[in-house]
Amino acid sequence: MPNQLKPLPKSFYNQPTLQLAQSLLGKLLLKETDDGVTGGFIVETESYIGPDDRAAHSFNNKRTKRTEIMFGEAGRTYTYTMHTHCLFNVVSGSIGQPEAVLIRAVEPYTGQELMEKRRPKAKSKRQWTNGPGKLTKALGITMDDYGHGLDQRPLWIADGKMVASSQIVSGPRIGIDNAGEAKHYPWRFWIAGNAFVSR
DNA sequence: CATCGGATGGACT
DNA sequence: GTCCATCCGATGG
Repeated sequence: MPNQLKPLPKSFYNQPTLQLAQSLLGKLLLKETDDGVTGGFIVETESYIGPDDRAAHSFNNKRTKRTEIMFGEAGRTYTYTMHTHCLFNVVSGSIGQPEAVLIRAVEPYTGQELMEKRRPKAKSKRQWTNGPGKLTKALGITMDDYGHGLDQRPLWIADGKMVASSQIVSGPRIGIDNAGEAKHYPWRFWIAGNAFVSR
């Protein structure tokens, strides 16, 4: 178990997006608010690789107020609203390359009482954080975090537990049926057998 | 302005 | 399995 919650350096994010999506598995995602610190181990991610990926918001280098942050440096926060939920992504790729990694699920680690309180409708602990909209609610991540650098509080990523490459599984991404060819790309990664993976 | 469509989650049949 | 809450960005007039 991690004995410190020190943010990973910016340099951690300078790796190809498909690789970063796997490196993020097992890392700790943390958020501090007035109510306290909550955090969980990342157990499921998805890559979105800008120009050629029809499923990405930045497909065709589409540059808008919403996607703007993805054109900037890696290691910042891309949040956006999906229906009634806020979804959290880590910006990746070099400057000018609009890429990101969506965090789809985490395993609760610290601040669990607070997480439970923030997820009153969940019927079990597993449901606190086993989906991209659920984990932001449990951790208190909101649209106010858009653009925040992940190498500092109040929203940061720290070293977590070791994940062997043999434990990492991949497959098609979720919820992008309308993305043509891209819907088959095996750009979703998760820790095999982990109970908090969304599906 | 009007309309439409989601990288979702929860309630319900 | 179905339905829909409720919001933002994108698009067209």
